[in-house]
Amino acid sequence: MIGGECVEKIVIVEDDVFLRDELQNILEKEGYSVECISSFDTPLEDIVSASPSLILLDLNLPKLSGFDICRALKAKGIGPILVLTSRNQLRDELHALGLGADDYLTKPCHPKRLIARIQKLIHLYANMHVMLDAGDFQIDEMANILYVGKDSISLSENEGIIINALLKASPSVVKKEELFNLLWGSSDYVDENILQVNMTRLRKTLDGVGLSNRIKTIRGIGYQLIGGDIQ
Amino acid sequence: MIGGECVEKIVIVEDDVFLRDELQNILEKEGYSVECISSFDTPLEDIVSASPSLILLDLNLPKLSGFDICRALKAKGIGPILVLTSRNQLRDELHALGLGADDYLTKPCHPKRLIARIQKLIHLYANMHVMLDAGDFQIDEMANILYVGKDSISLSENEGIIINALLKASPSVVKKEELFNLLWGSSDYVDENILQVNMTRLRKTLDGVGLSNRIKTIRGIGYQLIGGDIQ
DNA sequence: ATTAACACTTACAGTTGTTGTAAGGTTTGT
DNA sequence: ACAAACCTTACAACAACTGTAAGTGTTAAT
Repeated sequence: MIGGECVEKIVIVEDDVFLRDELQNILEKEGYSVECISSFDTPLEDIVSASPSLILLDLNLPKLSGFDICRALKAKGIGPILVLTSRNQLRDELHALGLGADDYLTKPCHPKRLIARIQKLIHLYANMHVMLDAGDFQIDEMANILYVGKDSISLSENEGIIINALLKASPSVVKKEELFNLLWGSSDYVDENILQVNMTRLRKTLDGVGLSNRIKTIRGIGYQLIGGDIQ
Repeated sequence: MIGGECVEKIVIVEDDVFLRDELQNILEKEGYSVECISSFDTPLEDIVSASPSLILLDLNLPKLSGFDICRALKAKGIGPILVLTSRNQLRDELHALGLGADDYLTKPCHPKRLIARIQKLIHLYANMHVMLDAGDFQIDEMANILYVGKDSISLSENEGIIINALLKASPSVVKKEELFNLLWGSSDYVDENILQVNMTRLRKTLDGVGLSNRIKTIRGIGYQLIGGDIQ
């Protein structure tokens, strides 16, 4: 093991069983926790729910294009993505990098090079702001800063929690109870209209930067972030 | 020009005049502002004062090792560093990446690949927390968070300004007037002991996370961050 | 149309964190 | 010993955030 103790989880998206096992072997020897995902099943959901520190992605998937996975993951702010492929054409590399891949290695690749690149990417991402993208605005989840155009405003804790939940679920509806749990899950009692108050406050804040009517009320169910159309 | 308007500045550290001109040509066509620095002169100071969006570094510098530059820049939190070199040995790549290089390309390198990698790195760094390193503690300058060991505490605005100024100047002394300017430069009048009060508060905060006696008073001059010995 | 459930808005007050002021104590160098 | 420089502490003002409360508006089913 080269790099001290690791508890980082790496997801391998690769259908070739032989290659997959070899990669898994290399990475586990290095101390990483490894999860293998096939392009059959439901790769996107599986990757998201694994919440890995890095995604090792093959481009030559029989079922689904690696490019599509790349694009989809990046839209959700998930990464880093290291593409490891036998396609050594420059145009593939440019395409993958353009879609959001963070590094591009061609097979055969020396294990040490692979490990070095993986470490690099994981370290880079550890120091990154996670930027959630809603199309016409972005949110720095960690710092609770909302960017819209050239402006940026800082959100309060509650505002951040709500908009993050809405954005991550978008375009799905977020149930009232979910928001209650996120915000006051540990409190024994809060006034029942507290969520409405906080929704009003968030809406007013969004209004202030030109983002009007972006939170829709689903009567009896919850709230939904609309517009921006990143999907 | 591939990637829209750019005003990013790239510093090329390369002594071979022919290669340098070629690179400069490619980058400027792409819309980047380019500054060339030779390893003769004072490369480190020149790079720092240029404050580039990216450093394009050759390893084969006759005067000074590219590795040394790499290490020195990273200690100061300056980056990203893209190494472009004719040394195509794996051990050189591993060494460079280990010292802090963010990408490693070997010549000859297709201009489009170079540009793609440059764009990638600049974009990554734009979303990064700038982490200032004092050896035994780190500071996220943007979010005003101080990391020491596994703990992290958030600093107040004033605390952040002071510790950042001290850290960036370290191990030099920061003059009282400089701090006054940073903190209350726009105010017409503040009490004369206000700086002392804020130094006390910062010291107490640092004490709270085990960082005692790290700010030395230079009587009549200013303050100095000591210990940590990163240099 | 009526009604009850649901949602929205506004004002108020408690809490917390930050900051400048003031007053008094301590250290330092000569 | 003495004065300048520095440190510490307490206090109050201020701003931001948040929950409560009360009243208003909206929706959908009867």
